Amino acid sequence: MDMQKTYNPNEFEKQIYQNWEKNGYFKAKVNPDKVPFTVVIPPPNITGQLHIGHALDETLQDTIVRFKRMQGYETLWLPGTDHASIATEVKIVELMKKEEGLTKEQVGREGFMQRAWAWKEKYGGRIVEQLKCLGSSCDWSRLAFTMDEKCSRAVKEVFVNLYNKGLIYQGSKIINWCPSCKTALSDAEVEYEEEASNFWHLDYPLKDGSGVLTVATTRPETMLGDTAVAVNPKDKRFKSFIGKTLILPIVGREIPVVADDYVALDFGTGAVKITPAHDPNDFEVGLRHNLEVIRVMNDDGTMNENAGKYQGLDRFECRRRIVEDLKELGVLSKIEPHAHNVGHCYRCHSSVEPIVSKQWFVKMDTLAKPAIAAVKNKSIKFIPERFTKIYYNWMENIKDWCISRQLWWGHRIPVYYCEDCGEMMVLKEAPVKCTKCGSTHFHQDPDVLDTWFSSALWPFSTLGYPEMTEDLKYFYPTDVLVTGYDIIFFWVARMIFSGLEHMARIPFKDVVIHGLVRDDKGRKMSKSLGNGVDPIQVIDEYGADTLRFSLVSGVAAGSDIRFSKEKCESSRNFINKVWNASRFVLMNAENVEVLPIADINPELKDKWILSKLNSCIREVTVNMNKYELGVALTTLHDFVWYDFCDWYIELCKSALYGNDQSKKQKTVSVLIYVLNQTLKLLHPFIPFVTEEIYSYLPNNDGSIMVSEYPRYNARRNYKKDLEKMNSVMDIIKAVRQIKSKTGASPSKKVDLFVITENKKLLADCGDLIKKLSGVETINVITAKEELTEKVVTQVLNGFELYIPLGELVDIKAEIERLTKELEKTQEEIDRAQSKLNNAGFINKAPKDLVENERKKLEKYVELKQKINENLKDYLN
RNA sequence: GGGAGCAUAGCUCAGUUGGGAGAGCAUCUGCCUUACAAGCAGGGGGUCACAGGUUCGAGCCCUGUUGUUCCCACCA
Repeated sequence: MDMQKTYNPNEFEKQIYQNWEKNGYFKAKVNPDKVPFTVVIPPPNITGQLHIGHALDETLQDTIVRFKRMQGYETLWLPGTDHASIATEVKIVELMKKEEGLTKEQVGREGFMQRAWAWKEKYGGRIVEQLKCLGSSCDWSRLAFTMDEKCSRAVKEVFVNLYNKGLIYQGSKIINWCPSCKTALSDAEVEYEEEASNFWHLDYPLKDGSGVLTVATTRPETMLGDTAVAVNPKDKRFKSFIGKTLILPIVGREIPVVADDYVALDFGTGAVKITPAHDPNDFEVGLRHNLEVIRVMNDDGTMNENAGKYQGLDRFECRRRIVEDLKELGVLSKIEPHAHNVGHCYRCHSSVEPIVSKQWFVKMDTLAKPAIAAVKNKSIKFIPERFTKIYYNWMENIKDWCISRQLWWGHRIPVYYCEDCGEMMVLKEAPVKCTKCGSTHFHQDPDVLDTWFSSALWPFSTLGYPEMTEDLKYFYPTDVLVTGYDIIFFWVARMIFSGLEHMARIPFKDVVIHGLVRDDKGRKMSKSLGNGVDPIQVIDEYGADTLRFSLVSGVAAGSDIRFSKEKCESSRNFINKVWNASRFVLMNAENVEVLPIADINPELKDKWILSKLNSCIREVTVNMNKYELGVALTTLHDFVWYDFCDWYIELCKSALYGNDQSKKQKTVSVLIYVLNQTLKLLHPFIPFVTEEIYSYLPNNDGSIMVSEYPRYNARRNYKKDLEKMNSVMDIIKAVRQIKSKTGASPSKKVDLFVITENKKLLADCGDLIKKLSGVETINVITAKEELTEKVVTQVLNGFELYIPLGELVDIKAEIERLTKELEKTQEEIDRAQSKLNNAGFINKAPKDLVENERKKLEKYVELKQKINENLKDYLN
């Protein structure tokens, strides 16, 4: 027994992790004799370091994975990282600017890629190390990266297949453009925020000079690209304008007034300026009316040559100038404050511009249908279930997915153009010669793919797709995906349709959704607030187990959680409790030969803890299977602290300190057994400390992480003994209470007189009662009259307790106390009585419930009578 | 505009087929009882947001109201 006196996680966590790894416990292999259980990690971005959100995500996965592994599944937790195209590129560009004073363009594509890979080596490696600090039991021999050869091959395969099926196409459409990142974005990558702005009312004059048509806009600078004004055909106000020609102010272009249902009658001025190149709705109107599409903005957000004298100005500067100029021209008839939603780039946060651009798209309607069906028919289940609605809502309204990005860091689009004849070839490998003209000169499409295009393939690309490897056959589909609700659209939805399309099978069965980790005030953690919690720092201070415990305990599935120092401390305290309880058990087990539990004839206290342990096992297992990890952990916490430590260990002390060696041996054996089982139940949650303690247990079977998970044992429910033990505990609590209420010191030894018919229990458990409640002697009497001293009384079910306390007995206080107790008892009687008087209850409630209520009533009536007698004695 | 979540002790939150309201922290009282003061024992503190309904019985199910958070849509 060489357990340290104090719990100090830093002393063993690293070493333990190394041992696990060294022994290959994390590795999974194809094993036909076992049922596989597979989880793929949501690959962290290589943009930086592990944050507390990852810590939550990984903890949940590791807990589930360790549970399944102990249950005997061939468990694979496949790790990896994500290249995070746009996010990483933004960071690398920043770094280059800061450290070298260079831009992307200056270093060129090749130079940039070199720097990017160097970045990946540095930060990808770091994040893996951090995952290990948490205790993650990933199979590191399979570590994947979204841009490694395996995954890249899958990306090309999928792109080409989708193209050949007509599900990928190139087209000029309105897309979201980030002028700062200078790339297209998908709809999902745009975040809308309400901003205070204005409605600028502009008077567009009719060419024939007969009047003006007033339009209202929030983006006056786009008027330079207007090619029409639209009104609703039903709008009586503007009937006469339809078909007429307007002169676009400043520009002088003649533009038509068109009629279109898109225009709302009761909003703005009823007339809408149409800029097909810079607004998705206008683009649609433009298509219907065959309008010219005039782009007035460059890719960097400055105005282009079509903007005339505004060319070269930044879009916001241009807006200011145009408003001034329009005012001067007398065209600006009104400025109305107006709040509206503006889209922002989810990575750099600058406002996006909707612009017409030639991009690659994935056609979504055919892919979405089976993906919806898979959830509808419950092949895939969201936990909690409410997230299915969010999923449906998105899937059912999905638009084509813009997948091309004008970036360098990512999967290059596998499309090649012949430099001689311009032929386009979509191929997995670079062509040797042009299929049309035979030329050998090509260039590849310069764009890369949306980072989520490769993530979407993650559950099968990491297992070997497109080859039907043994791994893929055995481990796919995966069992559970654990991730935050913030990436259901980005990732979960896309994995589902990708898995169904390319593997013809769902990628996972269960999707466990968790929330965000917030700070102690409930705020989102962010750099600008500086309220982020660094999980590594928490690990340094408290240990990984404490961090894990804090993230899981008391948390309901799918809800956000607050993280605080207080929570860490109470988690640490619990683990410390486990540590000390274990130390106590092991100290007492020294030089004792521990017997197998099957060879032990348990006595009352043992049967009690074994029953408690048994129901704990059941409840924990049930909740683990439902992914209710928070509930499972609370169950364990309560069992360990209240049942095992507060009661059982205390109940064992007289046997441990006594002289009866066989009794001691029996007690130690049960203690060791219960500790052993408890550590196993705890292990998935707090792996390090349980492994450390387990190594000190006598007769352990090696590492706890590969030991057998406890099983519910129906034969180990000692129902009658539970009741008996409860009586003993009630007596102990009653004596403690009496001491506390009378102000007697807890250490004051008292004599206890009892009237009871259950003398045997009292005799059997007298020692326990004495030890735990500080009683000197226990004396069975038959009538209260036998007592001559002043006493304090307490009536329990089947036991009347009397304690002579001499001058500490305050008659007045006693009367008060008993009166109160009498009132309470009366309330219980009334309650039971009214229930039993209710015919509906008698007839409709379950029989055992009614019976229970009858018993209660009887019990309370008896109690009341006895309390009354005692009260009368005091009153006399 | 559509949808979802939340509203339970002073604070943070659990509450799993509807059957006498719980934990942690905080607070009060008493204890350094030889595993643990990161602890032990005892206590106080809740019309479970509000209003209806279903039911013998509602924190839990239904309807509505209020407050709050979030997601989606984007009428310029």
